[in-house]
Amino acid sequence: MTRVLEIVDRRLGDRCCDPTARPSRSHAEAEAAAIDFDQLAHPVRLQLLDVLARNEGRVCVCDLEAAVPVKQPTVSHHLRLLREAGLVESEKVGQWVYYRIRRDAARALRDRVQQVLRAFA
Amino acid sequence: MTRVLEIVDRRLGDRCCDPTARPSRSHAEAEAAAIDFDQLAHPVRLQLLDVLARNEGRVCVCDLEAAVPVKQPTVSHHLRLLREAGLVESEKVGQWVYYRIRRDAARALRDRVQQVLRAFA
DNA sequence: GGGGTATATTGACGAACGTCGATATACTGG
DNA sequence: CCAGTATATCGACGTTCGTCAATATACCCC
Repeated sequence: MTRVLEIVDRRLGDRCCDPTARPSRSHAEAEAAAIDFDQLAHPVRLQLLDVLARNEGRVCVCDLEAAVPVKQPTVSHHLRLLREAGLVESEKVGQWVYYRIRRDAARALRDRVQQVLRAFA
Repeated sequence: MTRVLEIVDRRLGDRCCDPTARPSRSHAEAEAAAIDFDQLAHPVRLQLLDVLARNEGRVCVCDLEAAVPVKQPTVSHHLRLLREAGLVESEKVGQWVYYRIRRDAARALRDRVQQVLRAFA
């Protein structure tokens, strides 16, 4: 009895609307997508990727440094993040280190991002 | 004389490669793009946008709260960020506030993001 | 091997971010 | 006007991020 009254109370209650509005993706999936966006959410990383994408083959770190307005340790830091994200790879040649973009990973990232965005717009 | 020697020294010097590798976009443009990615770089914001996109019309805050695993002030915080970014708009109706996604802004954001990504992959 | 160069790493620092309890504000029904 | 509810704001706190000077590491050439 009490139970029925409670249910009725809820139905007639002061809900603004019923929560049919559920997210289509789990929070875990949203977290994964957020990581994708996070990797691109810094101007220096975007510029580094831009230079690397535009230079088929390899670019040495000194040229990457010249392309962005931060000091050498900071460039190294962002290159590390990009490397750990799998978006670039590096190769040591003598005294220098050359970076190149990983097209496959970049394409996969682009596809995942586009899929998220398709749901919004 | 000294000057010529210096130039020659640089030419023959120990550069790994000439910096033909310049970014195609300015740092200011990269900063603007990074802001776009930043707005999407959080799981709660992605989930909120997801729910809003999937509900043509309006969704009240209480339902948005139910859709994400954070407390009410945090939901309010992220809704404010989305509102300030122009991605959603709100309307107060009596006791409740309804949010809706701004399709035009979402589409514009998507297009800008896609343009950046096209350069990479 | 010693001096020079390229890149990475470390450590420190301030700034920005994310979260939440507490509170304020605005509305509603009685 | 009062008690209750919905949402926003405030204030504090811990965490992560971005940057750089200093240093380490690895390489090169003489």
